[in-house]
Amino acid sequence: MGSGSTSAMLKRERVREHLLGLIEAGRPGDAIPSERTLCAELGVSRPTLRTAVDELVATGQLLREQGRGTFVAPAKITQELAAEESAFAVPLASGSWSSRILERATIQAGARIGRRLRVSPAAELVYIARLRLVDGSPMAIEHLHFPASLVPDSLTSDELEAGDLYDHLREHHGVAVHQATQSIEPTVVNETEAAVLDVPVLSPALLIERLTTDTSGRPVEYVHSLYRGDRYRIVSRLALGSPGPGPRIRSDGHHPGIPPGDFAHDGIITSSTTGDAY
Amino acid sequence: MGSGSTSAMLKRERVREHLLGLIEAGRPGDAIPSERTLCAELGVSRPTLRTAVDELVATGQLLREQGRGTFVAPAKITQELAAEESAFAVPLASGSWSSRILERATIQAGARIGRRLRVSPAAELVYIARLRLVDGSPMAIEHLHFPASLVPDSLTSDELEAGDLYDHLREHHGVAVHQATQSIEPTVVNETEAAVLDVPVLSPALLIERLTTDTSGRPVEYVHSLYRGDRYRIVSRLALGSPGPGPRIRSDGHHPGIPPGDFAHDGIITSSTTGDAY
DNA sequence: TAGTGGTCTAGACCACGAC
DNA sequence: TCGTGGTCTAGACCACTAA
Repeated sequence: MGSGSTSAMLKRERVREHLLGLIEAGRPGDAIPSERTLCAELGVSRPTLRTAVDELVATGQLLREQGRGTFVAPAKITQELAAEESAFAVPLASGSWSSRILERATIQAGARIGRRLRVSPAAELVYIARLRLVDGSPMAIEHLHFPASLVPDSLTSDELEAGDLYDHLREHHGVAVHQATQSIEPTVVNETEAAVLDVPVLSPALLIERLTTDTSGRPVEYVHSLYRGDRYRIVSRLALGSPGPGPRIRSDGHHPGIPPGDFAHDGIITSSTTGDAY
Repeated sequence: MGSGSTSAMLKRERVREHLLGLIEAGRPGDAIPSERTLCAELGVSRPTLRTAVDELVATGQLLREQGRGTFVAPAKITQELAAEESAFAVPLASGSWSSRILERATIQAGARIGRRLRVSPAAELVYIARLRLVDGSPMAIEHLHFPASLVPDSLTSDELEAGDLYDHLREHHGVAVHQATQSIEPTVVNETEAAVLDVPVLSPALLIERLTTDTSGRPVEYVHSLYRGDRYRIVSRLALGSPGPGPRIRSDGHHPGIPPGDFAHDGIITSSTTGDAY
């Protein structure tokens, strides 16, 4: 019965695909059909339809308003920032990392990624998706994007692992990486990501994006990663009070970042630990 | 019908309370009763019971195994750290912050918080819960904890807002705050938090914990905050490549933190900015 | 085989918003 | 009043695990 295209295709996955189509098609603020209408169209019950909508609401792609309807969520706007002018040293490990290539392809940049890498949407990119593991179990999914011109076929999986991509760029293309801009935000995993990371759907995760540029400011790498929230944590130590040496920036009276305003937190990050749940 | 204690008490909230009790009582790895058994005990249908379990699974407090049962989740173990040895400067704002006191009380430290503040579980603490708003809409919930001895009654709401708590500590108690240890991890909001922050249940959020100590290393403040994931993002700029001035730490061959190992990312954060969603 | 979680249904009633 | 989302039910069938 039904229509199951591939093998195991849950109904709510089909529903999710359909909803994503509606989201793509619509503009922010547009209403999508009512739940009951969608149920009829897709041939599923309301609870099933609703679990699919739940996921998209949790990931911020849809917005529900009781008595009014369900709408395509407006683009993220009000995000605030937390880190500024810091000397953020490198992370330390406490496990053995490895990785597994999930996919490797030459793709077109497309609008979103093309904009970030500042290339034409039609530009060719080398795309690599890989699973990062710590002590053998999944820690993160990384999606790497490079302009194809910089990374021909010489970029083997071995090289990726060895970590000499930057050396390669410098020696063969005269490109010296210079800096990177990185953002970190919380999110929840979808069905696909959950399966790869081996966690339940809607589990918390950290979405980390990084854009690396060379000395001339040209983007050379765009990385989008998803870290398991139950295995990853950012810990930092902040120097407070005594305006000693080091950057003691304070723009105005408030510090929205850490715990805004109050307290004289001319903060400084660092990392942490913690125990059980709250 | 039913038993609704206070006013609006959803069934799944009652179920959640019951499950939390089981979790508290049990030890990690212990099985809890089967879903069907719990349904009978609590007088709810299985879908209702399951949505409550879903929430606790998403927050990492329960663990389901098909065909076997549902278990109390083991304590978080394998967390890795990301930032270390940094001079992370203070955040900048881009909105006007305000706050609203949700609760203020003198409480006993209890096991978990007592351990963090290094006081007896019976020690008295001043506890303050407040809602932080940006441009009038909710951004975060903060739970502040101070040893009562350091913060008598002189700590008014005004003082909290003005941000001169640290001055107060120095002038009246000879306590000079020195540093803080902070951790950031992704999580999802529960029903209660969702209501206060005005976001859907299971929405992503950042859980930030901070322990502040004075110059003698004694803890003076423990703060537990929950930031809305759709309004908060941590952005930073990393200096790469050229081993110029500044800390250029590199423990061994791998950098598990930022994008582990590979690439020669002797990272170094710095400022901020940000883009849109992915 | 029996018990567990995983998925789904068809319908009910409530609360809220717009008309 | 009507349509929307919000909650809940009672029961079905499947997939997996263990005995």
